[in-house]
Amino acid sequence: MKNSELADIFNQIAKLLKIKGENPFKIRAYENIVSVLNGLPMDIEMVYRKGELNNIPGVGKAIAQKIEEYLTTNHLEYYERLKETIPAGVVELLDILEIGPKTAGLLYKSLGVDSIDKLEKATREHRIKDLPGMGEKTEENILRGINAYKKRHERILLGKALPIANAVMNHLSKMKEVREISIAGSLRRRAETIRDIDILVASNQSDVIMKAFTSLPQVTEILSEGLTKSAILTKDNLQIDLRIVEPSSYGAALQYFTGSQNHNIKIRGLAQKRGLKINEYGVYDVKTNKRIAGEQEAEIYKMLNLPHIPPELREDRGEIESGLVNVLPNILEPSCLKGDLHLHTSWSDGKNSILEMALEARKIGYQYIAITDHSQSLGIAGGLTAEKLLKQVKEIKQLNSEIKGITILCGVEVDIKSDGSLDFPDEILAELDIVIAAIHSGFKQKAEQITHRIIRAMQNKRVHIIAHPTGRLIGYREPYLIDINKMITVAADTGTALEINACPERLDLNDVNCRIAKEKGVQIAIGTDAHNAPGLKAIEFGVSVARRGWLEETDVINTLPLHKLLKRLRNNK
DNA sequence: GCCGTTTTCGGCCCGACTGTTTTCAGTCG
Repeated sequence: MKNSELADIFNQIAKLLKIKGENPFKIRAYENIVSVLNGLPMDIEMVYRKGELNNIPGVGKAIAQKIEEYLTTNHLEYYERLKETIPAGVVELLDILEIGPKTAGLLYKSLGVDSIDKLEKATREHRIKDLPGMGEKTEENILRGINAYKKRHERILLGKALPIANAVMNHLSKMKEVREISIAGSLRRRAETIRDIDILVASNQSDVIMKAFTSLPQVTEILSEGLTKSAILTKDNLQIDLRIVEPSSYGAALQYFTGSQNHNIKIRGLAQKRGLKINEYGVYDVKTNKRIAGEQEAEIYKMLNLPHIPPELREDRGEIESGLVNVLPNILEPSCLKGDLHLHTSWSDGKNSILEMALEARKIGYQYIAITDHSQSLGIAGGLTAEKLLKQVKEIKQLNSEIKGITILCGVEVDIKSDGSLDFPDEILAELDIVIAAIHSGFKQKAEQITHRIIRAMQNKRVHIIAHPTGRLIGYREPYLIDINKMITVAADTGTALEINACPERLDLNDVNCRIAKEKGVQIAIGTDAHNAPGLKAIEFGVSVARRGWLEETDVINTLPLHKLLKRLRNNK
């Protein structure tokens, strides 16, 4: 799919236009299309071929033409010409905190700064402080921004950010001055990666809380400090923002700080049309300037005739339009899950025994788990031979007769070999309750080859689930060049489920692809791929992806009670 | 550059903090 390629190009265009000082609303139109493309649950090329580009919100004449030009020629003249006017290094300056488009443009025009190296040199030589609007403090801040840039490893994983945020929350929530407290921002929306952590507090005594916040043990630097808003840097080089509002504004503030930005722009635009104004303190009647809501988040949506939209959906991906006509999905609740379908044990590369994993699962309240250790060709992970696997099946049957309150399914994560054949013959797979197939080698195959490989695996009637279908590791490894649409089509035809791998580094399928799969009628299996007992807890991240992908209970196979799941596994394929 | 139940032009979300300014621009979210 070219969706993300086009999104990247439009994002660069938006940045270039900003530095050039173009009309801000034109820039927003480009920024908007970036977000639309990133969240579009269909292939832009298909939309184009059907002649339906203009049906996409945010696509007008000019952008439709640019999309067409790129899809047909793999080239965008407007973008190429724009790039000639401003060096790529100047755009890169925007990645430094404190440097926005105006400063970047000024530095380039007046000092010829067109790279981060040159920026550092100019700062150290104190050539910046004499420019209009700049000063000594600005130089210090830029230098600090450069240091942070050098240390920064991209965005932080959801699974890493959440515990850090919870620790701060726990600390602050013990204070008697804190009336309400919540995570906000992209973390509350459970985005797969987070840039910084936002925390919101309701209180009448912000000074005491701010002081406690900025003197937390994990603070290495105070970036800004005010009565309503402060920002700190932690030891992990992670920024945490704290906002404090009066309890009467808590709901409005929570709505506002949860975002996303595009969601809020649309919400506020809707309010304007109704003669209302929304800010972080409440909803106001424009005529009387009287506050008419703000304490509860749900009130804000109610004022606009909207249901309370779950944070995971607030990406401006159609949730407002769906809400207005009352067709929002009833998205998956964590409590709907009856089991975990992807677990490893000490039989292969896991740390715990089958029994230990089962006991942990029973503690969570599951009805069942599937033990799915690796198959023989994955030698590095202690993959099981056919004999060992059959021995494991025997042990599981024995355990099932002894343990109460949970059922252990016999399974395997069978390797899909480079030609698409499986690592075990059908007669071995027939001995199992559940078969997950996955790719663990040959990631760099060409699109056609790797797509064919997965399709061949799905056509095997013994295969129930494809694990981590795109193979990406967030921030480390790009997805395979697999044709996702083809994979989803064949999954629908063969009744194969696709996995949401809940491991924070994977989250694969992602939210957008889940939504495409759902629309094509493909079911999803959520599995943690846990290699030890605590790993079972990662299921919450898989649920987040499902929620962000608009999935409902019926879209996810491990919401089925045991007997129905077994029936599906035996009959559907 | 997009958009339309005050439509084809004139709008486009809103506020906190900082640093440089004597009232505001830039940046961020």
